[in-house]
Amino acid sequence: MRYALDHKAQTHQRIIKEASARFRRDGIGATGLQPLMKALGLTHGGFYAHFKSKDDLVEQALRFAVDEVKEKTGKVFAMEDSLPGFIDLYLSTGHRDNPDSGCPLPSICAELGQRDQASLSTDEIILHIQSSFEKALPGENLQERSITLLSTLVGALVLSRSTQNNELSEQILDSTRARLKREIREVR
Amino acid sequence: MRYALDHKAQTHQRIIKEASARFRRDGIGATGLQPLMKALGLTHGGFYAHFKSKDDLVEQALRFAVDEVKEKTGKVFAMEDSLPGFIDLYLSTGHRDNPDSGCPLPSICAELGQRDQASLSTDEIILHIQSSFEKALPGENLQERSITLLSTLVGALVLSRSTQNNELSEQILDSTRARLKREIREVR
DNA sequence: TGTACATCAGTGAACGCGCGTTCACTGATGTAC
DNA sequence: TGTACATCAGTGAACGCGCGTTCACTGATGTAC
Repeated sequence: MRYALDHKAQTHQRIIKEASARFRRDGIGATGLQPLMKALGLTHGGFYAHFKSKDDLVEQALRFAVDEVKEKTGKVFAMEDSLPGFIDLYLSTGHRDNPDSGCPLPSICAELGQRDQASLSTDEIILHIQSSFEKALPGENLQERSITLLSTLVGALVLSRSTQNNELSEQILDSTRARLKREIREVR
Repeated sequence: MRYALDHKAQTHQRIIKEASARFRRDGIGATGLQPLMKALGLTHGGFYAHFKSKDDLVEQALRFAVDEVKEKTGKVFAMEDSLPGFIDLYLSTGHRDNPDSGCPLPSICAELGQRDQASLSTDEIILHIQSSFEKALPGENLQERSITLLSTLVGALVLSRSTQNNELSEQILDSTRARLKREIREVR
């Protein structure tokens, strides 16, 4: 064999990884397959040896992003008193400025809704994060509060990314972070 | 004159109005100028007699959407005890299912961030809604709480629109609505 | 009053471009005999 | 051992299409003389 046994599988994974980053950074519609393949040192013709269509790649890249986030959050929630840490991480400037490796919900949700290609992966990540919150939250009304917490995090990140006014952006992150943590402290 | 004196100005407005609906419904990138003009019974060539470029239209259509929302919210906030009503309206299935006439933040923010064309209009609407909240909220820590409230509303709407699972979608709206109103009630 | 000209909102063909997708091909390797 | 063939990941030209944008034109009207 000219290639290692798992060579094709590796290329497949490389495409998925790069795509999942680009979809989150630039959006799905704005991500071209030609530039994507070129960035990996490949030609675009080979794409269809790996995927049925762009939509197929979207599905798999989303799955990848979701699994990545699940793994990351899994580590955070394995710790005691993990919620404030998670909030700090989610509403950090690092997360704001690096959507390509971050949560796909703020970067892709709106576009997925408009594409009527709403993937099962987004449902999965919503339910996953929500259930992590339910376990980590103190107090009552857990479903209400976990869904609201997720909404708040997603909304704050979307808003903080939407403005070029850095002061406003930081203010959104800071205020939301402070408010959420105050709320947890007070309930406990 | 072949046309009424304000004919061109009217056409200009018609284009802006239709565009602002399409941008919110389909996204900016997915909205073509050709179909847009055709929908108004015009040919696409005339577009550049009205706008310098698509980006110019985006700017003006956003301005239009923001003014529209400001006017609507202005009416709601003119009433006593307006906050629960506003929350019900914002997190209604009507708002979820009609992005074309709704708040531009959940529909366009993510894309604007990715386009690095973040318009001043979004800053304006963020600050506008936030200040309405500050006036309408009871209790303390008003800045924190008003920004968090806006984030929550935007996030919940984005998430509720992103899933095709209707049960989950309703649950997001219902839970968030219930939680936010409970919070206001308890603080008062 | 009648003719020539100016105005100007809108027309529609054409531009180059990048998109997603297809497909005949390449060329390095392993296998058969 | 040497030659013919099969495999198959990747190549790159080509497809039709819709995009944003340009531009010479149309044709109904008002104005000048």
